[in-house]
Amino acid sequence: MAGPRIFPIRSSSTIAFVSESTFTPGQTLAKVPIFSGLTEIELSFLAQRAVPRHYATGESIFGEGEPCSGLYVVESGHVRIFKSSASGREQVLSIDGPGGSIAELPVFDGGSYPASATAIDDATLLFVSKQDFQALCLAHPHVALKVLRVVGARLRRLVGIIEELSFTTVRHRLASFLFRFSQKEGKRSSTGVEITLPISNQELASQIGTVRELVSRNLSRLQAEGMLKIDGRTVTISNLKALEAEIDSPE
Amino acid sequence: MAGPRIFPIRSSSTIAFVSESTFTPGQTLAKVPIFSGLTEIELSFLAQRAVPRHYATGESIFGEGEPCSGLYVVESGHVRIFKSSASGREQVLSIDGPGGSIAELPVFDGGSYPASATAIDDATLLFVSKQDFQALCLAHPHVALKVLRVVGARLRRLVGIIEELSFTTVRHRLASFLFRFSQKEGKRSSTGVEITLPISNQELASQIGTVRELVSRNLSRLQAEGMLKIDGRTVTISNLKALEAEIDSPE
DNA sequence: CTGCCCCTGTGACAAAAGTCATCGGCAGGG
DNA sequence: CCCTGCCGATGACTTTTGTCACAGGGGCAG
Repeated sequence: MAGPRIFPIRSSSTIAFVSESTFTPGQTLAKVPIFSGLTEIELSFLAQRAVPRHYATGESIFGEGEPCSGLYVVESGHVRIFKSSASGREQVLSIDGPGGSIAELPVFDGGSYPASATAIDDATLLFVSKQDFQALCLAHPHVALKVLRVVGARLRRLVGIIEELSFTTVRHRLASFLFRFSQKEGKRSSTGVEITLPISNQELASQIGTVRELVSRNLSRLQAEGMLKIDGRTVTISNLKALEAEIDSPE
Repeated sequence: MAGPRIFPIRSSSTIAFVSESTFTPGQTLAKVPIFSGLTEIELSFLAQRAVPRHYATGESIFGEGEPCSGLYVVESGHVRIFKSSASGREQVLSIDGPGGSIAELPVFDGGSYPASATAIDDATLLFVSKQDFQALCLAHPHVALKVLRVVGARLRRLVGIIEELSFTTVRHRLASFLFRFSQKEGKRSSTGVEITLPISNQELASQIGTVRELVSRNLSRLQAEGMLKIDGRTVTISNLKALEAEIDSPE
């Protein structure tokens, strides 16, 4: 169902002929949190070793369990990291956009990728091999500390997911999702805060750990209770207070 | 219920007078994964700055949300890391024994502790301040890589918890727990593999993300189906095959 | 236009999870 | 010895979750 088309990416580790390497990767790398603070020399060292790879919408970047050969930095587009169950359900662990880095961890513990990754939209990633990256960390301990920082954030998010899955209901998680999204993307309208979901109910379900039908039903229910108004993928939150109350109710 | 008695531990950061510092901490530190590979000089540098702290059974080490002042290495005893819900439920994230380290992450991202920790039994931990540890990582990049390795393992475990919570039932998680435990601690007896659970149903529930009653019921059910024989906290797995089948059934 | 997908909503169930209350056992402290 | 507290089992429900099936809408390719 998820159509795991895996393109055999042709790209050896030498990139002597990549003409734009003096330009693009360096620019991008400087803006990536884990590489901020590096000198120009260090950046160009990295840039020369970073291999740009392009992925089409929906294309698989790596699959859970595959041996890990390096990490990726998102240059453009978005990446979806998720687990799949035997029965076809998926649980999204993280969505990363430009400047994000993925698979930092298996680089260090030598294991395989713990989850799968696909491109959500057309995306360009920079691939850095395990060896190059470890060398960089040893040569520039600051980089290692930066990595630890972003990994820390990742870990916090995972703990948050566990907390939600373990303690709360679908309804709660849905309310929580809508609220967070409205904080980031909401626009005030005459009748409340308006958001336009960029995803299907199916995808929303994967992100909050349930199935399509329950998202649909719970959305309807919230609407029936007067908190929301749904029109296609546009949701107008008419009673933000009630939604918030829903979220931190001690249920 | 969880009785969060927090002792104000009296210990400043200077430990000039700690007499045993030339002996114990150094011995312990050498055996801790994240410090393996350090020279004796580096170890003693650390040992001089590591403050031993003792905790009684059930005593709180730190609570979720408290500002993080440093990390801990477990010298003896066991530590339970968990999240609590508003309604009093708890979800265990990790149990760490001698050689384990906890709270490595908030040290780097500057945030607060993402979960709470208590001593399961009488435990002695070595406390290393944020500053000392960061300095150590900068001076010895290998340490940072080691930390990344153990953090990687932690992340894998969290992803595993998410997977189980999101995709499986209590029954499944219980079977899974029993199986894993029997692999580590099981003894062959005439009627099957025998294990003695070191924890109450309540605690077991916290570890697999559910409530006491469901653990009890599901254990009974597994027994009724002939996979197990329960006698107090001693469980004899009479049909290991069936238990395994239970685990990787595509339900 | 037509057929094919994908998305959405919903009814009807079935199963799992969780809550509340009760009961009996066992251990430790006064 | 009795009281209290923790532990485990279990009955009786309620809620939540998940599954299956089906119907309607909209877009897009042939």
